[in-house]
Amino acid sequence: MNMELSGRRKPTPEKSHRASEADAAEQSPVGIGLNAAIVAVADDEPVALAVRSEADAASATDALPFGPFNPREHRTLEGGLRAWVRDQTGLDLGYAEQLYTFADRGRHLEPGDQSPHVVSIGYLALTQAGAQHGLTNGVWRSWYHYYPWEDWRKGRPEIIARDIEPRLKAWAARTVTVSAVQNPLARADRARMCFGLDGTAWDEEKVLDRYELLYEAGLVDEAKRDGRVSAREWSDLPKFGVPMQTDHRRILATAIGRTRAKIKYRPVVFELMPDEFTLYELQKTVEAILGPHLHKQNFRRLVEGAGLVEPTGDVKTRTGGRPAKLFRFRREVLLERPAPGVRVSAPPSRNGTN
Amino acid sequence: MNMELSGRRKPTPEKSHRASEADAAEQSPVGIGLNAAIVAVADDEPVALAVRSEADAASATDALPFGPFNPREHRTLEGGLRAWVRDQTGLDLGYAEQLYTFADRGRHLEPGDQSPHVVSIGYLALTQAGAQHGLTNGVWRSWYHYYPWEDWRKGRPEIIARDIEPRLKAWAARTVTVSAVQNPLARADRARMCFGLDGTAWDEEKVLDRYELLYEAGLVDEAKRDGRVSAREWSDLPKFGVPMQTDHRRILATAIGRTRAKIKYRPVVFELMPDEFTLYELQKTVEAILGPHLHKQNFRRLVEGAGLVEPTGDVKTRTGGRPAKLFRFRREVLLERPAPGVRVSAPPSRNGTN
DNA sequence: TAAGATATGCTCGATTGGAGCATAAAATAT
DNA sequence: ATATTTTATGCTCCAATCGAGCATATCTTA
Repeated sequence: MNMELSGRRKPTPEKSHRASEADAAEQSPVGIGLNAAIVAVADDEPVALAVRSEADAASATDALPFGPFNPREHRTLEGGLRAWVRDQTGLDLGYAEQLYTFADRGRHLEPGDQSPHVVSIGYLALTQAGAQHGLTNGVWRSWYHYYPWEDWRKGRPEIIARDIEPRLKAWAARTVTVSAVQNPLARADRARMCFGLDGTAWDEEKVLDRYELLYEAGLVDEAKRDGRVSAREWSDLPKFGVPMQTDHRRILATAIGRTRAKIKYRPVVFELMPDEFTLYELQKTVEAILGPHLHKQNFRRLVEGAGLVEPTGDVKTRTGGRPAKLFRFRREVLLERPAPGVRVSAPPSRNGTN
Repeated sequence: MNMELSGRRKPTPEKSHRASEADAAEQSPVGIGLNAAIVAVADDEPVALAVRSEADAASATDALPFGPFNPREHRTLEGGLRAWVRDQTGLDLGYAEQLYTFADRGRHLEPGDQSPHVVSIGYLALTQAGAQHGLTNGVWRSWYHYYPWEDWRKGRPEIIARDIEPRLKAWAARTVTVSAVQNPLARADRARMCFGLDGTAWDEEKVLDRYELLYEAGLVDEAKRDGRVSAREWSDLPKFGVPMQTDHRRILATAIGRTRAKIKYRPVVFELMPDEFTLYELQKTVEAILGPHLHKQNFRRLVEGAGLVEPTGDVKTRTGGRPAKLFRFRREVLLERPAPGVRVSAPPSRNGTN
C-alpha cells in the first residue's frame, strides 16, 4: 500500500497547467535502465539468471542482467531488452512482460552523491533452463538462495519461526503507532499478514511485501548497506538470504510474485516447459513455483479438462513405473477461452498453527 | 502478446558484460513523464479526469493529467505524481498504483523530428468524483466517450456489429499471413478474441487489446495522426471514440482494464465510494465499471458474506422504496483474508450469438 | 515372479455461486 | 385512507467446481 502523501506544495507556474510532454525532458534528464528477471525451472528448482557485479571486485554481489535503453537504437523497450540480453547472456528470450518501474533509489546513494539518476524498468522473462539455449554468461541460481523464507516445499521454512518472527515482533513492539495515515497497517499486522504469523494464511504471492518488510525492519543486508537506521538496531543478525546489487532483490521479488500469480490465470507455465512433457513433469514445475500443494489426480483432471494440453501419442518410459503419456501445449486454447491458466486451489493451510 | 523479436545484433563491447547501472545514464538521457489516469464513478457513470491540451489551440485534444518527474525534487515517483496532480487539478489522490511504462512512441514523431525522447510512466488513481474534493482544473469525462465499444450497459453496443466488425474482418482479409512468429495470432483471431465476434465471449478486461487492435487496423484517429499506413486504406470512417493526445488513450485503456480486473480481487471499489453507502449503490458502482451483470440478491450475499462491509445502523430513506441500510467498508478485512474483492462471475454470455 | 513405483480413471461429498420465490417497508398514485 | 409501485432483503434450490480418496493399469527392479 503505497499511501505516502507528499505534504509539499510547490509554486504553480502557469506552465504546469499545460499538458505538453516535451517539458519533462528539459526538466529531468535521467538514464533508463532495463532489468531482466529471467526465470526458469531446472530440476524442479525455480531459478533466476544472475550475473556478477564486477564494479568492485572485493565486494562483488549478485545482480540481475542489466542494460541501458537507448531510444535511438531501439524502438521499443522490449526490443532493447531482448537485444542486450542476447548480447550479454546468449539467451534469446521468448516470453517477456514488463513488471514495474523503480525510480526511488535516492536511498541507495550516499549523501551528496551526484551520480545521475537512473530509472530502471524491470522485466520478467520466462524461459527454459536447458543448456541448449546457449547461455554464455551468468548463472542460474535458485530463488530460495535469495529468499529462503519463500521455500515451502518441505513445509514451513524454519527461518520464519526461528529468525524472522521474533525479530519482526520486536521491531513492531519498538514503535509508537504514529500516524495511521502514513502507515495504514501497523507493523505487527503487516508482519502477520506477510509471513502468515499467528495462524494467518500464507499468501505465496506476497513476495515483494515480505522482502520490503524485512528491508524496512533492517534485517536484509541491503538495509544496512543503504544506511537504514532500522538496520543499526540489530546485533548478531543471521543471514536473511543473499543480497543483490542496488534494488535488484526487489525486482526479483516482484518477478517471483508475478510469476506465482500469473501462472494461475494464464498458461505461462508452458514457457518453462520443453515441447513435450508428462503431466507429472508439468505438475512438478508448477509446484516448484507455487509450492507443493497439488493433488495429482485432480491436477490431471483440471489441466486436461481445461483443454490446455493434448497427448502427442508417445509415452515416456523410464519414469520408474508405468510409462507416462507425453503431452504438448494446446496453443489453440488461446483462441478459445479468454483466460485459461493452471487453476490451483489455495493450500489447505499448511500453516501449523491453524 | 509482445513477441517481437529483434533481429539486430550489435557489437558486444567488453563493457556490456558489466552490470554497472551508471552506464545507462550516460548513454540515453531522456525525460521522465508521469501520466495519471484518475478514475471515479459519478452518477453511475465511470469517468476519468481529462485536461485540454493547449499546445495547439486549433487542434486541442483531450489529454490525461501529465507532469514531469524531477528526481531532485521528489524521492519517489508516486510522491512526484501526487504533488503535481494536486497543483494541477486540486485533487488529493488517495489510492494510486503504477500501471505501465510506455516508451515506444517513436511512431508519434514526424520523421526527422529531433525532439527529446520521453518515457512516460502511467498511473492509475481511484477517487470519488464529488465536487467536495476541490477540483480546480480538468473535467470528468465518461470512459465510453473514448471507448464506446466498452459500454455494455445496454447490451452489446451497436458500434461493434455496425462499424467495427465489418472493418476488422476486411482488415484481416487484406493480409497475407506473414510470419507466424511475429504475429502469433492471426488478425482475424485477434479480432474475434478482442471483440467477442462469432460467439466468442466478451472479456471486459481486454480494453487495451481492443484499442491497440483498432489502432493497428488504422481505425482510431490516432493511427491516422501517427501516419500509420493502415489508416490510409479507409475512406468514410465513422468516429471510433474521441482521440487523445499522443498515447494517452492507450494509458487510459490500460487503466480501465486494470480497474476492471482489480475490482474483482481487491477491495478497491471502496476507493470510489463515500464513507457510507447502500449495497445497491455499491452494486451500481461495480456495474458501472464492469457492466451490469449482477444478481442483486447474490451480490448482497457475496459482499456481506465476505465481510467486506458492516452496517452503520442508519438507513437511507428516499430511495423510492423501502429504506436501505447504510454500510461502511470494513477495513479490518485487510487484516483477515489475504485478498478479498468483489467477486463477480462472468456474465452469462450476453453475446447474442451464443 | 513378486514387490514397488508411477500413471490414470472414477466416485463421493462439501462448497460455491447463479437463479428465482417470497416478504418487508417505504414512496406514490387514486 | 387505500391501492399500487418500488426498492430492500431473506431464503431455498440447483448446477458446477473442486478437494480427497479408492481402485486399477503398466512399467521397473529386486
